[in-house]
Amino acid sequence: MRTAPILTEMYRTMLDRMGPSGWWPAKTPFEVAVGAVLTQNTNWNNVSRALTNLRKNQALHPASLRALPDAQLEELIRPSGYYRMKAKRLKALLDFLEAQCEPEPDEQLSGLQSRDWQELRPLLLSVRGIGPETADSILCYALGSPVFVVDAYTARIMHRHGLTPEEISYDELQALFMDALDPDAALCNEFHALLVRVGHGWCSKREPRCSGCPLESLLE
DNA sequence: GCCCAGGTGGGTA
DNA sequence: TACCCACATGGG
Repeated sequence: MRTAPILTEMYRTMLDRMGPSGWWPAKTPFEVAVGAVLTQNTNWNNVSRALTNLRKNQALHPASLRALPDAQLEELIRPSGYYRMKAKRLKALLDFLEAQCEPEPDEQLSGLQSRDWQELRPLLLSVRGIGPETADSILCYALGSPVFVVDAYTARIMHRHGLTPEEISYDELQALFMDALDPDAALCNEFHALLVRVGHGWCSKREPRCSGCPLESLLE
């Protein structure tokens, strides 16, 4: 199946109907990385509460986040769910950043910005609690790498359009997009952002009909 | 009360 | 490899 023209059409349709997304919703690359961990299997509304708590406590910087006692970090991110686990994952992320950035990481993640994403990706994946979606979100949205992020919405939208089986691996789905699209960071960024907005608005599990979806006309 | 949400890792066969 | 499960809060 030649999916490249279909994906291009999906992208044009979403962009025309919805306009650019201006993603990721964060002030700094470090905040993107923190949000990427917090949003694992979690509604963004809950993540937003946790990020607000961290911001109020000046903790959205690598050094200040590191300085938080575990119990306090857990309490601040509690609204995002899985808070004990995510506190550990955030500390593991800090361990990684501190090891990779000399002399120390800043909120711009300056120490990573010049690195090749193909070199960084396996390093990120080796961090406990950072899987493919979290790693790719950091690469794409914090570091501006031409990496397409796959998520539950991507899989659901593609399946409902009959383009992929319901059960498909992360790597297979990602390859489908990255083989079809130009290796363009802005395109990867916007395409995934649009899919999440469509997923959030129309293509949910609760609404199996997708009525009113900008992509409705592309079905069949 | 039940289902769902922008995953990930550990255990078992 | 292929399942199954724990992790947890807030909204519909």
